Amino acid sequence: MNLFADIRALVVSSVDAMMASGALPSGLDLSAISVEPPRDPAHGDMATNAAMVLAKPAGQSPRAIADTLATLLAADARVARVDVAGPGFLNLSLAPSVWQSVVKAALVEGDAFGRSTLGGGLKVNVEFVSANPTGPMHVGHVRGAVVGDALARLLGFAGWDVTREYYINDGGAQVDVLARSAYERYREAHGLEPAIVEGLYPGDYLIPVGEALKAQFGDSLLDKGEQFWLAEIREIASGMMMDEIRGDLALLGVTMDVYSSEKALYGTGKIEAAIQALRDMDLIYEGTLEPPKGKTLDDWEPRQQTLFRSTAHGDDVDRPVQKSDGGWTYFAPDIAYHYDKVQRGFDALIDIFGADHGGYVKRMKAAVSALSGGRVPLDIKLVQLVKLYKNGEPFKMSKRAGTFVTLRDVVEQAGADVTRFMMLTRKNDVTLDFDFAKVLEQSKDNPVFYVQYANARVNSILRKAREAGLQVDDATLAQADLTQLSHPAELTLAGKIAEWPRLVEIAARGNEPHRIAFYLYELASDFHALWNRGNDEPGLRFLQEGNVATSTAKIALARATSVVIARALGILGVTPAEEMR
RNA sequence: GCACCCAUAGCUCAGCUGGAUAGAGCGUUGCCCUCCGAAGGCAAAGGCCGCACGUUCGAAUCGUGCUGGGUGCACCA
Repeated sequence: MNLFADIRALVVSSVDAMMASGALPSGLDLSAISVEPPRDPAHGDMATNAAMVLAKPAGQSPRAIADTLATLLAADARVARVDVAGPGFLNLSLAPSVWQSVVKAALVEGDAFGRSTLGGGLKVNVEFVSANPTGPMHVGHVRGAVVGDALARLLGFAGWDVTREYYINDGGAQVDVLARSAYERYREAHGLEPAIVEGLYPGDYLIPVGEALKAQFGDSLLDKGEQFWLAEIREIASGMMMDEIRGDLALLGVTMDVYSSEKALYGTGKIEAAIQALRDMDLIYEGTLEPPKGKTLDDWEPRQQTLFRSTAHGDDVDRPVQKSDGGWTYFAPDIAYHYDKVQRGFDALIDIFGADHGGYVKRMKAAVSALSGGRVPLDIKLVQLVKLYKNGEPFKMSKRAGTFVTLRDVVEQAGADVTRFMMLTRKNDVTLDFDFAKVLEQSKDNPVFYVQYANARVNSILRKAREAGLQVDDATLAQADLTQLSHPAELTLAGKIAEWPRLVEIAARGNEPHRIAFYLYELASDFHALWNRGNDEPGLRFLQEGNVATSTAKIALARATSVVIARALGILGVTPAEEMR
């Protein structure tokens, strides 16, 4: 159940009734009517702007509409009181039974509580990570991986048909560099001094690649020019790096549905077909770009190139798809790849990029807009930097790579659950500080701990209840006499649980998984507050000695809380803690 | 020079596609707890939402122009 949707439906049907009775002109647009929790709890449980948004089109004063609407709403059993306030807000106070029914719904629906059909089963493709297959994943990739994966889980829960996809950038020059670097390690495996010159990848993660090459080729490639081995080693080395990357992703609990290869686009005619599709729309032409203004380019010279008229779809300048030597630019296979996604029938595309790729957003959107005829929206989320600290000091170290912190380093030190949660405690477009000491701290400052602790406390309640001989399985709890829950602190917690289905939709609508993390903190906070009040007011404790009915009702509330916590953590990809150690 | 992102309490950050007196944590101040419902609790102070216009019943939110910070700007991905 989604309480906010239910109440909104009530408001809308009441307005319909007013239109039918002539109290309002018919045919009004009701889409702008919203029902949301007021900021100030003193304003009741829910507020609607219906009277205000209808005032102008109806040609009546908001207060007049509000007064009539208030009477209609007050007639519903769920509504305890209606107040008209301010410029025409309708503040609704709901009956305790409403909140009690939310607790029951969470217990009955369990994992499905909050699931939404917002996505309508539409196919959405979330492309993320897409790191070059030239080495292990580093900390810069972690956030993108977590954000993409959590977003995919969120959209799945909200009713989309989600595909997670990794685009392997294995077509460019950097894979040649990888092959040459691996070749030096191959020589090293034969006891020769590797010539890891400037520009090659120095990381020792390539040593096993060199050994694998030795095992496969023996000494047959030694002292041969690269024309004899480049293509083959490129293949083998990038394959091994992808295995490594898959392993890194698995450490974080991330799995992809589809891996697409850039290299695989070459020679299949797909790039040509994509460019031809654009050419058919008169969006491809031969031309010369102006030099960028205000930036000194010593070696700038005008070049005749094949250009994509991206300006026709919102870009600032047209973009080259072919180099002056006739080869494709990196942009051309990117276009073909996105064209491929459109042709595979996705209704929406999402790309998760690093913030340093901000310059590609407009051109990529232009390409998708053109190739899909404007039908397929492309949302690009730019993920900002993560700054690592340890006890407030900037942190740099890697056992394996020497120069950068690997994903493995982060997960080994902080754990996958903590890493994932912390990566989602900021909006994607804001830089994030990650302090290895603080994220493992057991205190209220640490949101991961705070949320996990709430869940652990619920489990502790259930354990003690069982020891006391109470039935606390979900089916029993769902049958509890929930009218026992009447204290404001209890209803506040139930109210927060009631927000969950709504929050899922808000987060999904904006592709904003971080909202889940913030919601979790609030939910845990309300739960801890109730727990703490039990210290001073024994009547608020979850276990009431000798009173099975009351205990069962209170335990039902606690259990409903943990149902939502577990579900929300699941969207973040975090395992709920049964107990704290 | 252009584009994109950011700017909210002393600090770190939320803020629901435009709602009411702008919130949380830390820090500060005061009171309480120290009977394991342990890994603290309650409360207070603290704001020109970077600045200026505009849009309207109503703006932290939308538009325009600035200021300051970040990122990126033709045959590299």
